Amino acid sequence: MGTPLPRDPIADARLNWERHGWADVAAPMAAITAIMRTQQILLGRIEAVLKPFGLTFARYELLALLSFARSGALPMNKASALLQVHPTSVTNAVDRLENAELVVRSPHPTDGRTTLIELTAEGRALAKQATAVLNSEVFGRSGFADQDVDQLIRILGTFRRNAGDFSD
Amino acid sequence: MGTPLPRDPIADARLNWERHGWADVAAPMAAITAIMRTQQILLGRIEAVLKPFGLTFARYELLALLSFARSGALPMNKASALLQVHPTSVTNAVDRLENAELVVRSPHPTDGRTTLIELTAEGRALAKQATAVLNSEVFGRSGFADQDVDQLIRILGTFRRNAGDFSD
DNA sequence: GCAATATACTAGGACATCCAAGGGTTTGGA
DNA sequence: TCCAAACCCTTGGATGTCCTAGTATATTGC
Repeated sequence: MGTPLPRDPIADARLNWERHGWADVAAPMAAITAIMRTQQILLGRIEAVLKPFGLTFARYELLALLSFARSGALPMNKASALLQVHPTSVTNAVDRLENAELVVRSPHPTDGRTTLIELTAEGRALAKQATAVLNSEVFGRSGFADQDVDQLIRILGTFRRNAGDFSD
Repeated sequence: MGTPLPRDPIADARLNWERHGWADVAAPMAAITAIMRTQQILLGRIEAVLKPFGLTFARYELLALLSFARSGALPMNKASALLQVHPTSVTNAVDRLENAELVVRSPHPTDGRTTLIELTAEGRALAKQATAVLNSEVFGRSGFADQDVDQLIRILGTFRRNAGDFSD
């Protein structure tokens, strides 16, 4: 990333929107653009923390999900649904995690179509270590004020529900 | 994506964090995860709208940036800084936009190291059309309440400044 | 003036995401 | 019972992002 810019590029974009007669959507445009950029910053921090573990965020999320499953195993399609990513992305992640011997694929006992992803002891241990560092280095220093964290959870929770993520 | 889940997976993750003794960082974890997911949803909407134009979000952003430049041209490194992406990502986007004849590369008049990206008439027209549809279909129906848009801009603006995006 | 350093862009590679298609397994209705 | 429709996973391809190196051009400092 380099040096900070002298001006906020998103604020500038908003001004441009207003100047071009799109003032009615300038604010949501700025908010959405800010979300995109914030995600990029956060992902960068997370990936930097996970790199020493040989993990990416996608792979970490899968390990973490498995570590919370009672049996330490989940069907691929279940993982895809819970992580909200395309099934092929799960295939990709599992391929790499299996190569690293952090998970194993096993056949579903009753449904021949389904493949279970199972955490190995090594995978469980690594997930635990990575979570500890992520907690202290990223989530524990998010840079968001406590009340802003609550606001984000509320605002984005409503958004996600309206977008059809869950019906809760 | 498919059907809505019966429960909010991020709320579940937060409960898991609390149950495992990480209650102190459970809320920021949930907020950050929600930002990641929200970005994914928004990006999906944007890409769907841009697809008929033969554009991706990355290419659209570059076209839009150029269309706001006085001369309709910018050095590659300037575009990289303003869009906050790696220089190679700009190279990639310009390659494709140039193939589509929406921009052209031209040498910088005084600095031989620098390449200018210049909008073609076609590129300018397409950017205008794409922006109109994006405004009406995405930014105009963001699903965020007006006061929440303001909150997001404030919260994420502070975050980005603290992260070193700008010094404004 | 010239060498050392800094800056700009690109080539190649690793990853992740999605889509479209294909092959195997189950389910359900005729 | 049996075949069509539904479901699950994987392969192959297109994009985007970043990193590391390498080439070319400017700037700096001696």
